Amino acid sequence: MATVLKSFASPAHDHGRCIKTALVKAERACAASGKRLTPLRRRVLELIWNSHLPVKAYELLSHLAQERAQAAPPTVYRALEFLQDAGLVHRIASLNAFVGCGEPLAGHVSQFLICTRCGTVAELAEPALSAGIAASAQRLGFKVARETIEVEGRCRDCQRAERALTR
Amino acid sequence: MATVLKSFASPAHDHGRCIKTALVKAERACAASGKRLTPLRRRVLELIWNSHLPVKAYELLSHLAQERAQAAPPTVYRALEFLQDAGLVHRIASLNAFVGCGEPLAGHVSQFLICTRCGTVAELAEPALSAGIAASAQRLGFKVARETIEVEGRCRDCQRAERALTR
DNA sequence: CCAGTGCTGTTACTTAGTAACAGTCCGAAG
DNA sequence: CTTCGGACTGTTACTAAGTAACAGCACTGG
Repeated sequence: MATVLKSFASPAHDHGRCIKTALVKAERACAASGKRLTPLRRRVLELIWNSHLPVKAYELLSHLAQERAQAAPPTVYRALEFLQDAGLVHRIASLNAFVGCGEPLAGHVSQFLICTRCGTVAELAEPALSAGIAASAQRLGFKVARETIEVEGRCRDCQRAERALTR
Repeated sequence: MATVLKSFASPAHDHGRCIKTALVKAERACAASGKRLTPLRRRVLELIWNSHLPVKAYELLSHLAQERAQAAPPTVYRALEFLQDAGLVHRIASLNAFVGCGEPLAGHVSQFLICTRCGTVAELAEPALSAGIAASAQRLGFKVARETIEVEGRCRDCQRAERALTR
């Protein structure tokens, strides 16, 4: 099955490692495509990877502002734009927020499971879904350029936690 | 095939009729469920139905402000919230915009095709897509509550128009 | 040395969305 | 009839999201 679960991290996992590998992958991806991962961009990426939770632009901004006095909205948005173009972060439209992409080199679909209880976001990569959408669209003569799939619900852990409460 | 195309209106269609039937359906839907379609809410719905293009909240606001001096953001957002809850309009997250729902009584999925050339939005209702998503999610122990599918691309007419240009 | 390009700083704005409280209208219960 | 409560709208004032436009600066290629 082609499902690729990229996150839905357990609360206990070694997140320092997540961050490190994400940054290394990012360095490599940029090196490979001749893009410049400047200190600012790297730092923004790092801040995003601080958790598996989606991060708002203005949260990033207030973090940044503590480190460098000259942080203004364009500072953040430009970095975010770069990171998105480079495939290093995804924007979650339904949340106006951003998450790191665990597989920057893979082809980019945009399929997310969002737990509305704990807030964690997991990225899917289901070619079958994309194919289904493309097929439905084509029946109407519509040619797909970009798809956004954002599914809200409950992750396994939170379902368990809720069951435990009602017992 | 279960595809239900609810809009993608041709530029030439009789849109007055679209608006009228949408409002009639809305009246009925509200009457059936005991919800109150007040003049304000009705007017906002009408403004949204002025086209098949997604409408921004502040566009609505500026229209409203011309009619009633006392229009402020909450005026619009409250009406929009009601209309969404009543299933009469949909929010397109990737555009921060709103479109009318042609089938307010039907079960609500949220599947849209958005033409990035002409801006028109068409609503799909593909149970197969929803089922596919639910299945993928369940494999990861995720329980779906709400799905957002927003597909950008080119509608049939715009593809034709572009081919005509390059010739 | 110069021109061009890519990155960041800076100012100032538009658009999006919400919190909180104040009036009003209306129907139900006393 | 009165009063109570709930639903709707008005009003003020704010936070969050996102962008336009211009200025400086560093590096690179000619």
